[in-house]
Order: sequence, then C-alpha cells, then structure tokens
Amino acid sequence: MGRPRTSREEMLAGAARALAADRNASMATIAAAIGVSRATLHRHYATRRELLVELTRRALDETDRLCAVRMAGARDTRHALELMVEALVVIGERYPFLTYAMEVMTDEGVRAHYARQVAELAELVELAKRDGVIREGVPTAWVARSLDALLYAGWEAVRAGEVPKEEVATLLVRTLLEGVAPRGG
Amino acid sequence: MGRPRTSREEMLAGAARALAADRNASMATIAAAIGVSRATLHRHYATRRELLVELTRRALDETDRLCAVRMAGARDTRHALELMVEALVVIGERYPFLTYAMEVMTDEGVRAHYARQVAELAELVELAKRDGVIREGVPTAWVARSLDALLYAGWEAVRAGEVPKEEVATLLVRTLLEGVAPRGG
DNA sequence: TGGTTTTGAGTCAACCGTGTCTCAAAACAT
DNA sequence: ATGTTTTGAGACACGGTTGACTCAAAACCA
Repeated sequence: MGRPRTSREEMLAGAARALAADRNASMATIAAAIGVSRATLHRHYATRRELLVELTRRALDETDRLCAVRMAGARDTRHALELMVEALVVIGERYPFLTYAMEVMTDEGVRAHYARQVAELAELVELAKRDGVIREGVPTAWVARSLDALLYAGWEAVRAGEVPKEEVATLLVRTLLEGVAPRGG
Repeated sequence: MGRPRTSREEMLAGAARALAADRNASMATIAAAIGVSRATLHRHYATRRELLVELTRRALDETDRLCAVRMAGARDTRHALELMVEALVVIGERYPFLTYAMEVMTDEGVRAHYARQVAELAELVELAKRDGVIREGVPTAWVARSLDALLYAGWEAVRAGEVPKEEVATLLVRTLLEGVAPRGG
C-alpha cells in the first residue's frame, strides 16, 4: 500500500554518509544528503535521537555480522583477533560518528547490545590469555581499552594516508601484542 | 587602577574545571562555575573561541613546563618516555576537553605551538629508535598515534578506577613498547 | 481513470547559545 | 569622602536547530 521512493535502508545509508562527513550534521543537512525533504526525514524518524538510535542499531548488527563472517575462518586466537580488528576497521569507516555519539547509550536496547559485544571481546581476551597469546598479568579491561584506543589510532592513520587500509589490522594487532620495541614476536 | 576581584588566572582555572565536567559547557555555565556573571566573563574573553584559545595556550605552556621538569631526571630514553607520559596524564586530567577542541587549531599560535610539541615527540621517538628502545621498522607517525591513543585509554582507565593513577604511565609505556603478549621485556 | 498514500515546500512556535549593551550598585584607591 | 573602575543583573537581537503542522502536487496501485 505504501510507496516510498526512498527506502528506509537508503535513508539510513544516506544519513550515515552525512554524519560521517560531519558528525554534527543537522536534520536539514542529513535530509539534503539523503536527497529527501526535511519533513519526510522527520516523518520516518520523529526525532534526531530516534534516527541516531536506529543508525546505532544498524551499526551494531553489522558489527555482529561482519565479525562472525570474518572470524569464522580464524586459524588461531591471534588470527581471530586480527580478523576482528579488520571487521572493526570497516565498521569504523562506515560509522565514525558513533565514537562520539554517547547520547544513544541512554537507549536500553543499544546499551544492552553494546554491553554484549564488550563482554564477547572480554571473552576473546580471556581465551587469548589461556592460549598464551596475551599475558595473564595484564588486566582484561586494559587490553580492551588499548584495543579500542588503537582502533581509533588505526582509523586516523588510514584517513591520514599513513598506513594502507589492508595493513592496518596486522600492524595494530602486532602493536597491541608485541608493542613497538625490538625483539618482539 | 583596575581592581578585579577574580583574577584572569582564577577565571581560566574555573573555566578549565567547568569544561572538564562538560566539554560543551556554555558561557553561562562556565561563568557560573567560575562564580562570575556572564557579562564579566564576556568582558574578559569577548568570544567563546577566545576563551578556548587562551585555555589551550595555557595547557600547551603547562605541558612544556611539566614535561621539561619531569624529563630532566630521566635515566635513559625509556625512562624519559615514561616521565613524559606521566606529565601528559596530569595534563589530560586537567584539560580533558582539549582532546575534542579542534576549533582552536585555526589559531596560528596554537597550531604552531602544537606542531612544535608533535615534532619534539617525533624527535624523542627517533632517538628511542637509535637507542634500540623502539623498532626501526615501525613508522614514527604510527608510534605517535599509538601513544596518543593509549594516553586516552589511560585517562579513561584511571577515571573508571581500573588502573591506579600512579601505575598508568608504567603500564602504558610497557604496553606501547612490549605489548600485551607474554615474553616481552 | 480513480482512489490512496507519500512527498516537498513552506510556515510556525519554541528553545538555546551567543554577543552586545545599559545602568545602577559595589569595590577600590587616594 | 571622592572619583575611578569593575561588577552583576537584565534586556535585546540574531542565528541556528528542532519538531509540529498544513496543503497542494506527485507517485503509485488497481
């Protein structure tokens, strides 16, 4: 019965593009980027927050999917870590603004989903410890924070053209595991 | 001739406090935090940007001083790195909002000062490479980015109470140099 | 074609932050 | 005490963003 000329998916994709270019893009700017009137955008997402939440959901889902697909072919724990980072690099390219969008964390669904992903990462780190890939003495929380931070560094390095996109995951994981001192690994 | 009841220094300190609590604090909020009327704040710093720039100058100066003081007692390159990180942790606690304040980079003075600091860090990294503390193969830019990112992780970890403030510099530098894998240094 | 639904353009009120200004009161110096 | 200077309170215009609403035009389906 309905006949939308611009699908919901297209809207979200356009919004992601607009917000990637400017994380403070107004509803007007986003609508323009999608190629739709502001009224229409508001019809589909009543408030800006609603749009952000929907976009975050999408990003979290994509993260799940991309990680699952990539990590399926992991040879070992370290390789799994590297494949995961590869996936997260892609997500970061697509949704860079989410790094700063903490407002959406008020949404229970988003908060729960994110918490689950964090827990899964912690599990992977614990597994890596058992496998001797990560030192037992290092707090898991610190490993997670370091990984997060290095991910951000990786995105920036790629954006600045300092590191080729294909190599950033390897470099990042090596930095996390062996550091930048000589004689590692 | 003039008789200011609140000195310029006190204003900047108060503004730093207010902005540390909320990096998007409005002029009204900042003025309230200082304990001064908005009019007075505007009298001293005509625009918000002006205030931010002044605050950034102050932070950059403090960084210079603190780094110089601490690094004076360095035993070796690695220790120098650690002392520098210690200084930067302190600065980060005092001016956390500057991480996001890229608007001030339009100011030539700020830009130049910051560029000098970045260059000095690069020099230190190069020195560390010559001293065998950092692998020659790793791009200096990547080391700098990693250090930056880990600094942010360190601030967050301390704020979250995951790592004691006194240990974060050591942990951070060890992570940067040897990573989190077993068998490093 | 006819009936349904979405769309674009535009209007409107409301809110918030900024920056400017005025003026009377308070703090200060001599 | 006198005169200077700063201060606080308040008002003002301006710009930007949000979200609600209306209405005619366009897209669509049958």
